Amino acid sequence: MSHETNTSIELEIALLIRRLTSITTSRKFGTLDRSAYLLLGQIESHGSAGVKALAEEFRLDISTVSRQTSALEQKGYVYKMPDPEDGRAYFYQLTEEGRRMLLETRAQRTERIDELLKGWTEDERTRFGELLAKFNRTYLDD
Amino acid sequence: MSHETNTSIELEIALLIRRLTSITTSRKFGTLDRSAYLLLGQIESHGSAGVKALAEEFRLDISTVSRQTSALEQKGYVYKMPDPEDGRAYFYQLTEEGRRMLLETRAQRTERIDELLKGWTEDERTRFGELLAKFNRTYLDD
DNA sequence: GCAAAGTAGTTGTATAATACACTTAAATGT
DNA sequence: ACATTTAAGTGTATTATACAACTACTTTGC
Repeated sequence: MSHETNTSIELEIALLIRRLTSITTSRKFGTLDRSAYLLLGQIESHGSAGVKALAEEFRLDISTVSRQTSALEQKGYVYKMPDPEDGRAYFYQLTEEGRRMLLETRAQRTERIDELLKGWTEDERTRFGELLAKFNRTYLDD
Repeated sequence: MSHETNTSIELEIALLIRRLTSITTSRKFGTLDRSAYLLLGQIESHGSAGVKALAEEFRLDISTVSRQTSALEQKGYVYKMPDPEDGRAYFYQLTEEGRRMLLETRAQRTERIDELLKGWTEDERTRFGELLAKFNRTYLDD
C-alpha cells in the first residue's frame, strides 16, 4: 500500500481535527455542544443507557460521561431511572425537551454542512459520507 | 442535493472528532502533541512565520499560538528571530531538533494510519485522502 | 451464607487547549 | 506629532478530559 497516500491522510486528519474544533467551537454549529449532541443522539438511537455503556461507546472515561450526563439532567434533557435489576446502575432517557433540542441541533448542524458542501457534487458527498462512516467504524484494539 | 446524505455526513463528523480526539489523546499517536505537530509542519512547509500568521492559518487566537510557540521554543524545537522590518514582530524557525521531532512524529503518525487503514483498498485510501483535503480547503466565510 | 473481589456511578483534583480582555511597544496615517 | 492600529505577550476563565479515591451494591468462591 502507498505510504505517500497514508502520509497525506495523516496530515489531512491532523488539519481536520483542528478545523472541526474551530468550526464547532464557534458555537454557531448548533445549540447543543458536541458531547451533549452525541450523548442525546446515542440515547435516541440505541435506547436508554447507563453511564458505563455511554462511556464505552464514545471511548471516554466514566467520570467524564458522569459529569456530562449530570449536566444534561440539570438542563432537563434527560432523566435518570434506577435499573430495577442492579441497585448501582441507572438508565438515562430523553425528555421531550431533550428530544426537541436534539432535533433542533441536528437540523442546525446539517444546515451548516449543506452550506459547507454546496459546491460539491452529489457523488463526492455520498462517497465522503461513506468513507467517513467506514473510518469511524475501523477499529484498532489499542 | 440530498439532505439525508448531509445529515449522515454531519453525524459522522461529530463521531469522527470524538474518535480522533480519543486516538490522538492516547499519546501513542506520535511524540509531539497535535498543536506542536501542526505548527512545526506549517513552519517546515511554508517557511518561518510569526504568531499572527500561524494563528490565522489554524484559526486560533493569537494568545493560544503565542503560548504554544513559547512552549516549542522552551523545548528547543524552534527559535525566534526578530523581524528586521518590524520591531514588534518575530519569525519562528525550526531548529535541527525541531525538524527531527517533526519527522519522527510524522513517521509515527503515518504508521498508525497504516495500521488503521490496512483493510482498505488503495482506491478507498486515495479517495479518502482527496476528499479530506477537499473538505479541509472548503471554506465558509463565517 | 458470608467474606473477598469486582463493578456502576460520583466526586476530588489535575492538565491541556482554548478564548477573551488587557497591556506593551512599535508602526502608520492624517 | 499625536491618535490609531497592530504584533505579541500575559492574566484569567472555561471546557473537555483523565486518573484516583470513595460509596454503595453485586457476584463469586469456598
